[in-house]
Amino acid sequence: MAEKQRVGRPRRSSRRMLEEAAAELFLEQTYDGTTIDDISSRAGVSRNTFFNYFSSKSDVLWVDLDETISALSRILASSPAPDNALDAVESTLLKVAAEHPANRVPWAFTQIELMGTRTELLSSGMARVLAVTETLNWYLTSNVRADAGQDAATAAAALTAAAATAAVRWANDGVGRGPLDGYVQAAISPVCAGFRPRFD
Amino acid sequence: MAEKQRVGRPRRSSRRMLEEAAAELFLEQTYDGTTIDDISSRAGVSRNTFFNYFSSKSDVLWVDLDETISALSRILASSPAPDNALDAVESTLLKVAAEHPANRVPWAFTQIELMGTRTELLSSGMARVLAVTETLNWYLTSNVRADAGQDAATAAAALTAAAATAAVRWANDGVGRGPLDGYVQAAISPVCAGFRPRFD
DNA sequence: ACTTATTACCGGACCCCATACAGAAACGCA
DNA sequence: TGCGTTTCTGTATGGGGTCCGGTAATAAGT
Repeated sequence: MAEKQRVGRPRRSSRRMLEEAAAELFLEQTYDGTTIDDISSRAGVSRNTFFNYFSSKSDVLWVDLDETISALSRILASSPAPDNALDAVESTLLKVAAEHPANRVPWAFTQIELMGTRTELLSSGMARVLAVTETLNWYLTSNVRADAGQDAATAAAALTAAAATAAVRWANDGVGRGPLDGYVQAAISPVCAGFRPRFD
Repeated sequence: MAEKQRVGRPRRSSRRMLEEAAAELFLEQTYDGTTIDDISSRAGVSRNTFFNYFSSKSDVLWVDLDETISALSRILASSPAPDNALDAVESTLLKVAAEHPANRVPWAFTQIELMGTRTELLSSGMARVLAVTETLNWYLTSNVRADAGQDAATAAAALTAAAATAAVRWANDGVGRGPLDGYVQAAISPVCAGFRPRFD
């Protein structure tokens, strides 16, 4: 993971440098008002180097969330067959939410009001929603009776939507907010209740 | 609605013309392989005229769904205060789904496999998901006890996700599929069951 | 009939994201 | 010293989306 690279030209830049340069500029001139040229030149690298670390401009908006999402995937992928798949998903979501750093709010949420065209923001968010949905769907379908596949896909989508709503509310509640997992708990529990009869 | 325009230069083109030109080209060279120049020149109009009818290239992918979505908004906006807001939403979703033309599958679904980069497709889909969610959320929050606002937003998101999953499955089931409202019914009923206790 | 308001259409320019490619720079290693 | 590997840069290209000035075609007012 944090493996020191052993051959080739050493990196002069880093993902963090670009992220921080971008963060400063987003605060100064909003996301839309900031070009990739701005970010890379403030970070002291070429424009192309930006694309060595991020595959798109909007990826910068989601760095924090992406780490939590990949944690979710890792945990689910390496967990043994559970008694009840739905309960396992619920507790895993809560665990991951609880471990999300309290002060790391994705830029996507904090900048949502300032953005001229919101379409790019929404669009990049869709990729994250889809990623979580596919993860949950994969886990549910592979740990549930074969005839419940339909319900698994639906439950995965509904759970993701509920959790995403919770995350948005959590972000909007500002510095006085409680921990994220409380929000997620309240949001997904009725969904779990609704689908539980389907997975028995 | 179908109001004949009364002033100004009459239209020489139409949304339908562009939509059909685009549909042909999508079949011939896929969505990614088709530029807006291609579409507009086949339709015999200028590139700018395309943007008079569609605000983005990806809008063409969703014409059918967008009509159904706006029908949903219209019905909910003009419906009187119901006994139970959640039941009203459920039956309205089913009604709108039942009225969706059986053979009109959005291009977004039929072309999903052929697309090189799926990000644009996902992104434009997010806008539709958000539109439905906001419509449902608005209706629920304005027809429910004031202290249930949190649950209303969550329920709106979960219902939208479930309905969207149903629509995707319906589209993928091909020509032998049954009516859309059957799919939607199966998908949203557990979600409604889960949230019903919250709205009593 | 002449003017005006209004709408549709066109051409061209511009900005920016994203990708591709070739080559240079900076290291380890033989 | 030369070679392989990796990072970084410059340049070019394509395409989406916006903007603006100008023109064409109609209805309405005088």
